Amino acid sequence: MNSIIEKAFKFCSNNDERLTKPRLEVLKIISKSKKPIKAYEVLKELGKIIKNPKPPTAYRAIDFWKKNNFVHRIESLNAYLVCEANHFHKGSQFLICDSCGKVIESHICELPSTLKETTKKNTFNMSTWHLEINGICNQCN
Amino acid sequence: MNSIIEKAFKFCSNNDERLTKPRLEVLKIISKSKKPIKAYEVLKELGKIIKNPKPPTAYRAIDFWKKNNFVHRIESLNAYLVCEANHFHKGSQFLICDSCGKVIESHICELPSTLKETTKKNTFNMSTWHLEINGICNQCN
DNA sequence: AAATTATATGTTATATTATAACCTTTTATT
DNA sequence: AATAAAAGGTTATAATATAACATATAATTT
Repeated sequence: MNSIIEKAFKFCSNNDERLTKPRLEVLKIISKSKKPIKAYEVLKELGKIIKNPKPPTAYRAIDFWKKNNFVHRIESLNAYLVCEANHFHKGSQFLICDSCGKVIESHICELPSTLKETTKKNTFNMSTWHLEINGICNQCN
Repeated sequence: MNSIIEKAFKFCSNNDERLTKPRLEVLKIISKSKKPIKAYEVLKELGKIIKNPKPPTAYRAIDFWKKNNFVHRIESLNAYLVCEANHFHKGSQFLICDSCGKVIESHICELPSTLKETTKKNTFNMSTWHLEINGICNQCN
């Protein structure tokens, strides 16, 4: 069994969250995808398992996993991918290959001090951060 | 006259680009906005100047300025703001206030070395980067 | 166990964001 | 002036996301 699904079971039982059918199936679908997957693709896949699901079914499940840090959204792609980290992290960094579409998450977790400086200079009280880096991956170049 | 508009005039004359009415008006609209402005808000404002403009008119002008580095898109907000930098830069950093909605661009231009490290580790050939930091600005906290 | 409450899902409809396609106009080049 | 290139006008529709309300399921209280 996929480890992220195991983690999801544990997470839900530890945190009194319900691992319902739509939630489980949506997480499976996103975790199976080699690339970030779009909400309507999730919905289409979900349709193979659940009878005629509607957009809110997919979006609610995605939101649930996003809120609980199992899924990230790549903003520039309107697409979602699983997070392999074993903990909450308030920042994420993604390497997006413009050639093959694959996205790698770098688990750096802490925003570098040089970037923190600019938030300090602006006396800005940071809560989360999200970095998307575009380029060409090693498979493609 | 607003300096970004002056810059736009210069840029177009130096680069053989046409500063057409929709382009000029759209840039004025975005630059007047205190916060990132949405495409359909731009379109609505544009409607006060040009008779019954359609979405492609706004999107084309936005894309033109985006391509030429006069406008950035805040991905998590689907909204656009002017860039005050005097040069191209392949990376941008934004401080997004979740309370008042204002966005400050930090012109750091170079991605910190610690982040570059992770791209090197992945032998990833970076072209652009985009960092969005959420939190509370100094006006709001 | 039944009643109540809270949480999640099902469903319909619609809002929001963005682009394709095709035709006309304007500008630049021959 | 003729031609080509670039931009805009217009219609239609694609893609992404959520509001609102009814129903079902699970958890808690009585």
